[in-house]
Amino acid sequence: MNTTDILKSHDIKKTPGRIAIVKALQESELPLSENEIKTQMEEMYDRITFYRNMQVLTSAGIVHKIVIDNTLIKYGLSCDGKEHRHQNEHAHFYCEKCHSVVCLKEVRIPDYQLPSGYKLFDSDIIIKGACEKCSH
Amino acid sequence: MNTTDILKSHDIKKTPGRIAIVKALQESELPLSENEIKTQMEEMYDRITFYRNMQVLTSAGIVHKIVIDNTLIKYGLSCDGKEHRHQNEHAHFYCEKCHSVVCLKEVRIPDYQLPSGYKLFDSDIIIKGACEKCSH
DNA sequence: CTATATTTGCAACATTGTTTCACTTACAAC
DNA sequence: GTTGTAAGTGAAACAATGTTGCAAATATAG
Repeated sequence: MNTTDILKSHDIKKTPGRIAIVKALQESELPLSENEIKTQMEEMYDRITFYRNMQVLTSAGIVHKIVIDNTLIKYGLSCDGKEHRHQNEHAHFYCEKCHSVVCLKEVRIPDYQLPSGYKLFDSDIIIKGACEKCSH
Repeated sequence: MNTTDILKSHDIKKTPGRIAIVKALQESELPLSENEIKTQMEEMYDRITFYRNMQVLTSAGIVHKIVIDNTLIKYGLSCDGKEHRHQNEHAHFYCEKCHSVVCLKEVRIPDYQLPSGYKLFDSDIIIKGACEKCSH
Protein backbone atom coordinates (compact mmCIF):
# COMPACT_ATOMS: atom_id res chain seq x y z
CA MET A 1 0.00 0.00 0.00
CA ASN A 2 1.37 3.41 -0.79
CA THR A 3 2.07 5.99 1.86
CA THR A 4 -0.83 8.37 1.33
CA ASP A 5 -3.39 5.58 1.00
CA ILE A 6 -2.40 4.29 4.41
CA LEU A 7 -3.23 7.65 5.94
CA LYS A 8 -6.40 8.02 3.89
CA SER A 9 -7.75 4.62 4.88
CA HIS A 10 -7.46 5.62 8.52
CA ASP A 11 -9.16 8.98 8.04
CA ILE A 12 -6.03 10.86 8.91
CA LYS A 13 -5.16 14.02 7.03
CA LYS A 14 -2.10 13.58 4.90
CA THR A 15 0.35 16.23 5.93
CA PRO A 16 4.01 16.44 4.95
CA GLY A 17 5.21 15.48 8.43
CA ARG A 18 3.08 12.36 8.61
CA ILE A 19 3.96 11.26 5.10
CA ALA A 20 7.65 11.68 5.87
CA ILE A 21 7.39 9.54 9.00
CA VAL A 22 5.50 6.72 7.30
CA LYS A 23 7.84 6.84 4.27
CA ALA A 24 10.89 6.58 6.50
CA LEU A 25 9.44 3.51 8.21
CA GLN A 26 8.37 1.92 4.93
CA GLU A 27 11.82 2.32 3.46
CA SER A 28 13.63 0.90 6.43
CA GLU A 29 12.34 -2.63 7.19
CA LEU A 30 13.66 -2.35 10.74
CA PRO A 31 11.85 -0.26 13.36
CA LEU A 32 13.45 3.16 13.79
CA SER A 33 14.08 5.49 16.69
CA GLU A 34 13.06 9.14 16.70
CA ASN A 35 16.59 10.15 15.81
CA GLU A 36 16.78 7.71 12.94
CA ILE A 37 13.52 9.05 11.52
CA LYS A 38 14.72 12.59 12.10
CA THR A 39 17.78 11.89 9.97
CA GLN A 40 15.60 10.85 7.05
CA MET A 41 13.26 13.81 7.44
CA GLU A 42 16.17 16.24 7.33
CA GLU A 43 15.32 19.88 7.83
CA MET A 44 11.57 19.36 7.90
CA TYR A 45 11.77 17.62 11.26
CA ASP A 46 10.17 19.41 14.18
CA ARG A 47 10.25 17.79 17.61
CA ILE A 48 6.81 18.88 18.78
CA THR A 49 5.09 17.96 15.53
CA PHE A 50 6.87 14.63 15.56
CA TYR A 51 5.50 13.72 18.98
CA ARG A 52 2.01 14.78 18.03
CA ASN A 53 2.07 12.89 14.76
CA MET A 54 3.39 9.78 16.47
CA GLN A 55 0.53 10.04 18.90
CA VAL A 56 -1.91 10.11 15.97
CA LEU A 57 -0.19 7.33 14.04
CA THR A 58 0.13 4.97 16.99
CA SER A 59 -3.41 5.43 18.23
CA ALA A 60 -4.66 4.78 14.71
CA GLY A 61 -2.70 1.55 14.72
CA ILE A 62 -0.55 2.48 11.73
CA VAL A 63 2.62 2.56 13.77
CA HIS A 64 3.46 0.66 16.90
CA LYS A 65 5.70 1.97 19.60
CA ILE A 66 8.31 -0.47 20.86
CA VAL A 67 9.57 0.49 24.30
CA ILE A 68 12.88 -1.26 24.84
CA ASP A 69 13.79 0.86 27.80
CA ASN A 70 12.71 4.22 29.06
CA THR A 71 15.50 5.84 27.08
CA LEU A 72 15.18 3.71 23.95
CA ILE A 73 12.04 3.71 21.88
CA LYS A 74 11.59 2.42 18.35
CA TYR A 75 8.68 2.80 16.01
CA GLY A 76 7.62 0.21 13.48
CA LEU A 77 4.94 -0.02 10.83
CA SER A 78 2.17 -2.33 11.94
CA CYS A 79 2.29 -5.00 9.26
CA ASP A 80 1.88 -2.65 6.32
CA GLY A 81 -0.66 -0.65 8.26
CA LYS A 82 -3.42 -2.88 7.03
CA GLU A 83 -6.03 -2.17 9.62
CA HIS A 84 -6.80 -0.87 13.06
CA ARG A 85 -4.67 -3.02 15.25
CA HIS A 86 -4.01 -2.01 18.78
CA GLN A 87 -2.41 -5.26 19.74
CA ASN A 88 1.00 -6.45 18.70
CA GLU A 89 0.94 -9.90 17.26
CA HIS A 90 4.61 -10.77 17.70
CA ALA A 91 7.64 -10.26 19.92
CA HIS A 92 10.42 -7.73 19.44
CA PHE A 93 14.12 -8.38 19.74
CA TYR A 94 16.67 -5.84 20.86
CA CYS A 95 20.35 -6.44 20.17
CA GLU A 96 22.38 -5.07 23.06
CA LYS A 97 25.50 -4.96 20.90
CA CYS A 98 24.38 -3.11 17.77
CA HIS A 99 21.22 -1.60 19.32
CA SER A 100 19.00 -2.67 16.48
CA VAL A 101 15.45 -3.84 16.96
CA VAL A 102 13.79 -6.49 14.83
CA CYS A 103 10.27 -7.82 14.75
CA LEU A 104 10.32 -11.54 15.50
CA LYS A 105 7.32 -12.57 13.46
CA GLU A 106 7.97 -16.21 14.30
CA VAL A 107 7.67 -15.57 18.05
CA ARG A 108 3.93 -15.14 18.45
CA ILE A 109 2.22 -13.77 21.49
CA PRO A 110 0.58 -16.64 23.41
CA ASP A 111 -2.89 -16.56 24.93
CA TYR A 112 -2.15 -15.53 28.46
CA GLN A 113 -4.19 -17.06 31.26
CA LEU A 114 -4.86 -14.10 33.53
CA PRO A 115 -6.23 -14.37 37.06
CA SER A 116 -10.02 -14.19 37.12
CA GLY A 117 -11.46 -10.71 36.74
CA TYR A 118 -8.46 -9.41 34.83
CA LYS A 119 -9.03 -8.10 31.32
CA LEU A 120 -6.33 -7.91 28.65
CA PHE A 121 -6.17 -4.90 26.34
CA ASP A 122 -2.66 -5.21 24.92
CA SER A 123 0.67 -6.88 25.56
CA ASP A 124 4.30 -6.70 24.61
CA ILE A 125 7.20 -9.10 24.58
CA ILE A 126 10.69 -7.66 24.52
CA ILE A 127 13.58 -10.06 24.13
CA LYS A 128 17.08 -8.70 24.70
CA GLY A 129 20.22 -10.36 23.52
CA ALA A 130 22.66 -10.47 20.64
CA CYS A 131 21.54 -10.69 17.04
CA GLU A 132 23.02 -13.01 14.46
CA LYS A 133 25.68 -10.56 13.32
CA CYS A 134 26.78 -9.69 16.84
CA SER A 135 26.69 -13.06 18.60
CA HIS A 136 29.99 -14.43 17.28
CA MET B 1 15.29 -12.12 54.75
CA ASN B 2 15.77 -8.80 56.48
CA THR B 3 16.71 -5.65 54.66
CA THR B 4 20.34 -5.31 55.61
CA ASP B 5 21.10 -9.00 55.02
CA ILE B 6 19.87 -8.68 51.45
CA LEU B 7 22.43 -5.96 50.81
CA LYS B 8 25.14 -7.81 52.69
CA SER B 9 24.64 -11.04 50.74
CA HIS B 10 25.21 -9.14 47.51
CA ASP B 11 28.34 -7.38 48.76
CA ILE B 12 26.71 -3.98 48.61
CA LYS B 13 27.40 -1.45 51.30
CA LYS B 14 24.39 -0.77 53.42
CA THR B 15 23.73 2.92 53.29
CA PRO B 16 20.61 4.70 54.54
CA GLY B 17 19.39 5.42 51.01
CA ARG B 18 19.64 1.82 49.88
CA ILE B 19 18.04 0.47 53.03
CA ALA B 20 15.15 2.89 52.63
CA ILE B 21 14.54 1.82 49.03
CA VAL B 22 14.60 -1.89 49.81
CA LYS B 23 12.40 -1.38 52.92
CA ALA B 24 9.84 0.55 50.90
CA LEU B 25 9.66 -2.26 48.36
CA GLN B 26 9.50 -4.96 51.04
CA GLU B 27 6.61 -3.24 52.80
CA SER B 28 4.58 -2.74 49.66
CA GLU B 29 3.98 -6.08 47.93
CA LEU B 30 3.29 -4.25 44.67
CA PRO B 31 6.10 -2.79 42.59
CA LEU B 32 6.52 0.94 43.16
CA SER B 33 7.38 3.92 41.02
CA GLU B 34 10.13 6.38 41.89
CA ASN B 35 7.55 8.80 43.26
CA GLU B 36 5.92 6.16 45.42
CA ILE B 37 9.28 5.22 46.89
CA LYS B 38 10.15 8.89 47.33
CA THR B 39 6.98 9.36 49.42
CA GLN B 40 8.09 6.63 51.80
CA MET B 41 11.62 7.96 52.02
CA GLU B 42 10.38 11.42 52.97
CA GLU B 43 13.02 14.10 53.38
CA MET B 44 15.96 11.72 52.96
CA TYR B 45 15.14 11.27 49.26
CA ASP B 46 17.67 12.66 46.79
CA ARG B 47 17.04 12.25 43.08
CA ILE B 48 20.64 11.69 42.02
CA THR B 49 21.37 9.22 44.78
CA PHE B 50 18.14 7.40 44.01
CA TYR B 51 19.14 6.83 40.38
CA ARG B 52 22.59 5.65 41.35
CA ASN B 53 21.30 3.30 44.01
CA MET B 54 18.71 1.89 41.64
CA GLN B 55 21.50 1.23 39.17
CA VAL B 56 23.36 -0.71 41.85
CA LEU B 57 20.31 -2.60 43.11
CA THR B 58 19.07 -3.60 39.68
CA SER B 59 22.43 -4.71 38.36
CA ALA B 60 22.90 -6.78 41.50
CA GLY B 61 19.56 -8.43 40.78
CA ILE B 62 17.97 -7.34 44.04
CA VAL B 63 15.46 -5.11 42.31
CA HIS B 64 14.02 -5.44 38.84
CA LYS B 65 12.99 -2.51 36.72
CA ILE B 66 9.60 -2.85 35.06
CA VAL B 67 9.29 -0.51 32.09
CA ILE B 68 5.60 -0.12 31.32
CA ASP B 69 6.13 2.85 29.09
CA ASN B 70 8.89 5.38 28.69
CA THR B 71 7.17 7.63 31.24
CA LEU B 72 6.10 4.90 33.65
CA ILE B 73 8.62 2.75 35.43
CA LYS B 74 8.07 0.56 38.45
CA TYR B 75 10.58 -1.25 40.62
CA GLY B 76 9.95 -4.56 42.31
CA LEU B 77 11.92 -6.79 44.62
CA SER B 78 13.22 -9.83 42.77
CA CYS B 79 11.52 -12.66 44.64
CA ASP B 80 12.85 -11.69 48.07
CA GLY B 81 16.20 -10.86 46.57
CA LYS B 82 17.31 -14.43 46.94
CA GLU B 83 20.09 -14.51 44.44
CA HIS B 84 21.70 -12.98 41.42
CA ARG B 85 18.94 -13.05 38.90
CA HIS B 86 19.18 -10.97 35.79
CA GLN B 87 16.24 -12.55 34.13
CA ASN B 88 12.64 -12.04 35.06
CA GLU B 89 10.80 -15.27 35.50
CA HIS B 90 7.24 -14.01 35.14
CA ALA B 91 5.10 -11.45 33.36
CA HIS B 92 3.98 -8.07 34.67
CA PHE B 93 0.50 -6.64 34.48
CA TYR B 94 -0.30 -2.96 34.23
CA CYS B 95 -3.81 -1.74 34.99
CA GLU B 96 -4.65 1.14 32.70
CA LYS B 97 -7.40 2.28 35.05
CA CYS B 98 -5.73 2.42 38.45
CA HIS B 99 -2.15 2.44 37.13
CA SER B 100 -1.00 -0.30 39.44
CA VAL B 101 1.48 -2.97 38.43
CA VAL B 102 1.38 -6.52 39.69
CA CYS B 103 3.72 -9.44 39.17
CA LEU B 104 1.81 -12.26 37.48
CA LYS B 105 3.72 -15.18 38.96
CA GLU B 106 1.35 -17.60 37.25
CA VAL B 107 2.23 -16.26 33.79
CA ARG B 108 5.67 -17.70 33.27
CA ILE B 109 8.06 -16.70 30.56
CA PRO B 110 8.16 -19.38 27.87
CA ASP B 111 11.28 -20.70 26.16
CA TYR B 112 11.43 -18.58 23.08
CA GLN B 113 12.59 -20.14 19.84
CA LEU B 114 14.83 -17.49 18.36
CA PRO B 115 16.12 -17.48 14.78
CA SER B 116 19.44 -19.27 14.48
CA GLY B 117 22.43 -17.25 15.63
CA TYR B 118 20.40 -15.13 18.03
CA LYS B 119 21.33 -15.25 21.72
CA LEU B 120 18.91 -14.41 24.52
CA PHE B 121 20.14 -12.46 27.55
CA ASP B 122 16.88 -11.29 29.09
CA SER B 123 13.22 -10.80 28.29
CA ASP B 124 10.13 -9.03 29.52
CA ILE B 125 6.41 -9.54 29.13
CA ILE B 126 4.17 -6.57 29.82
CA ILE B 127 0.43 -7.18 29.77
CA LYS B 128 -1.82 -4.12 29.83
CA GLY B 129 -5.47 -4.17 30.75
CA ALA B 130 -7.80 -3.76 33.69
CA CYS B 131 -7.22 -5.43 37.03
CA GLU B 132 -9.88 -7.26 39.01
CA LYS B 133 -11.01 -4.17 40.92
CA CYS B 134 -11.21 -1.99 37.81
CA SER B 135 -12.73 -4.36 35.24
CA HIS B 136 -16.35 -4.12 36.37
C1' DC C 1 -12.48 29.14 -4.39
C1' DT C 2 -13.92 29.54 0.17
C1' DA C 3 -14.97 28.16 4.90
C1' DT C 4 -13.56 25.68 8.77
C1' DA C 5 -11.59 22.44 11.49
C1' DT C 6 -7.12 20.50 11.89
C1' DT C 7 -2.26 20.84 11.98
C1' DT C 8 1.96 23.28 12.54
C1' DG C 9 5.75 25.62 14.78
C1' DC C 10 7.32 28.54 18.40
C1' DA C 11 7.98 29.80 23.31
C1' DA C 12 7.91 28.28 27.61
C1' DC C 13 7.70 24.80 30.83
C1' DA C 14 7.96 20.14 33.19
C1' DT C 15 10.05 15.76 33.83
C1' DT C 16 13.65 12.51 33.58
C1' DG C 17 18.37 11.15 33.54
C1' DT C 18 23.66 12.11 33.59
C1' DT C 19 28.31 14.06 34.80
C1' DT C 20 31.62 16.35 37.70
C1' DC C 21 33.51 17.27 42.03
C1' DA C 22 34.15 18.28 46.89
C1' DC C 23 32.55 16.29 51.13
C1' DT C 24 31.00 12.47 53.97
C1' DT C 25 30.42 7.77 55.39
C1' DA C 26 30.85 2.59 55.61
C1' DC C 27 33.71 -0.80 56.86
C1' DA C 28 38.03 -3.37 57.11
C1' DA C 29 42.55 -3.52 59.30
C1' DC C 30 44.77 -2.51 63.04
C1' DG D 1 37.61 1.95 69.48
C1' DT D 2 40.63 4.55 65.99
C1' DT D 3 42.16 5.26 61.54
C1' DG D 4 42.75 4.84 56.41
C1' DT D 5 40.66 4.45 52.19
C1' DA D 6 37.53 3.20 48.88
C1' DA D 7 32.81 3.96 48.09
C1' DG D 8 28.71 6.74 48.46
C1' DT D 9 26.41 11.29 48.84
C1' DG D 10 24.47 15.61 47.41
C1' DA D 11 24.80 20.01 44.99
C1' DA D 12 25.27 22.44 40.55
C1' DA D 13 25.07 22.24 35.91
C1' DC D 14 23.78 20.08 31.93
C1' DA D 15 21.30 17.12 28.46
C1' DA D 16 17.45 14.72 26.72
C1' DT D 17 12.65 13.88 26.51
C1' DG D 18 7.89 15.12 26.61
C1' DT D 19 3.81 18.63 27.19
C1' DT D 20 0.80 22.87 26.82
C1' DG D 21 -1.00 27.28 24.95
C1' DC D 22 -1.51 30.04 21.16
C1' DA D 23 -1.25 32.42 16.68
C1' DA D 24 -0.34 31.36 11.89
C1' DA D 25 -0.67 28.04 8.16
C1' DT D 26 -2.87 24.33 5.61
C1' DA D 27 -5.72 20.13 4.31
C1' DT D 28 -10.03 18.90 2.72
C1' DA D 29 -15.20 19.23 2.12
C1' DG D 30 -18.63 21.76 -0.17
